[in-house]
Amino acid sequence: MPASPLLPSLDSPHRRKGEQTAERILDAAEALFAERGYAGTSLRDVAARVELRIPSLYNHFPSKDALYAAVLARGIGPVLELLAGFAAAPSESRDAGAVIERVMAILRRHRNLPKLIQHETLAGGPRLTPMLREWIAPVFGRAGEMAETAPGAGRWAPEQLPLVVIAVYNVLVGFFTFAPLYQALNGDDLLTDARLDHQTRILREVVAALFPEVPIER
Amino acid sequence: MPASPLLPSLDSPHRRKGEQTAERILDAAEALFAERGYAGTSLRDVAARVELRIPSLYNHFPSKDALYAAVLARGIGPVLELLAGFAAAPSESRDAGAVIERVMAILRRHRNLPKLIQHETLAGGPRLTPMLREWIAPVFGRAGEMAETAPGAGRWAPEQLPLVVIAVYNVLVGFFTFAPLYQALNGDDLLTDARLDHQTRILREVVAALFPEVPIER
DNA sequence: GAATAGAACTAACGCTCGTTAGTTTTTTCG
DNA sequence: CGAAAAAACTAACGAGCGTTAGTTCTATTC
Repeated sequence: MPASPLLPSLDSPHRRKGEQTAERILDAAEALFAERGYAGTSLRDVAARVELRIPSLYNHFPSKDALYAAVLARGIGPVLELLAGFAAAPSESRDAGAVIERVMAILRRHRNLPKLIQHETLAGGPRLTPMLREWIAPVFGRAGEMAETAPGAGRWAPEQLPLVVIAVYNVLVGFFTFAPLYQALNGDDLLTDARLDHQTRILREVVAALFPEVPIER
Repeated sequence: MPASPLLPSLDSPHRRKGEQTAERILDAAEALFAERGYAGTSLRDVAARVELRIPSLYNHFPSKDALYAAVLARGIGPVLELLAGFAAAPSESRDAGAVIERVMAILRRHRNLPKLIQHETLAGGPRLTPMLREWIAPVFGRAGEMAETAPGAGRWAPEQLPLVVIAVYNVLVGFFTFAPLYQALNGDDLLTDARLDHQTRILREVVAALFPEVPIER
């Protein structure tokens, strides 16, 4: 595996032109897949958005399917790394509240991600499942231990804990995906910085209510 | 407006054949729209599922769009009625916990509904929004009053309350839509009766934690 | 600066899509 | 039963889809 010359950083202008184009394609495709789903997005739309002809896309991705997989991998990678780190950490240094805030921060920065994830979830996660298996497998392997040592272990039975975790996940992701509908209904934009701060604070309180051991810091 | 003869009940076998077919089409379309979304569902799939040729669908619905709208209206109507009733009730007889359990019961019976709603939400709710406006308008009209008299008014500021309601909504709907992915990951089916009872109970506890006034009954 | 590889292009393919026209069969009702 | 209406059918349409072949232009490298 040859090292690239002079180690050009990811956003360096010295990168090969092709890689820049590939990234622009990923950006466009991500926005469209998030907004309209896989079936609702055509390569024509993607090509138009990056101001290319359709066949040029095939110089960077071998198929629509592969493009979608690349979008998903790029988008979801950081979250999986974060969660894997959380799962691998020793019990006493596992701070659920902190992890939730960090996920929230990622979703704030990467606004396409929630819709992308939910579209994939609704499709049954055919591409997400293998990725989750690879990264999250350790979590299920240590599920028993984690259930006992997790925050809130005193309050929730081991059987209940996954359901509570799923609930928190849904609150986190659903807030972003529901926001546009909310805005269409009553005009309020929930995704402003101020509102997002608010939501983060509420999330903390809810998590605190669910896991009594997690201290509330403001 | 002529009354139908002998007032045939909705599931009576004496109904006109055409209406039966229309309902079978709605059933098939609902399942497919829920599973694959609007763009991912073709009229060919729908026709095949009801064992008809495609043009026959047009004897009952004028377009794919109209079929989708009919599916959505039929599916979401009962929930909107329930919520409208809740919103119209006087403050003192408004029991958030009870309404949540009744919504949960509807979703349990009508398994396509959560995915249908989330697909529509992800699409920005172009068809859901008008329906919600019509049924839910009173809620926003009395939003100020409700914020003051709602359960949990003591705990949550008026600004926070909508966010908390959205969170509960997401937990409710997201549980059903996330279940298939969860099953793909570790084999457990969350949608068995026993698990659903469990989830309902947890939901009660969570709501109790969020709205201290709502008593926990088991 | 010439050779080479990469990335853009034009043109067109086979297929599926939603929809329509026109015809035949089935159901409804006096 | 017989007429009329409803609902099924066959056939075909134009448009859009993902994808491929083949060509021209452009960036990379010695």
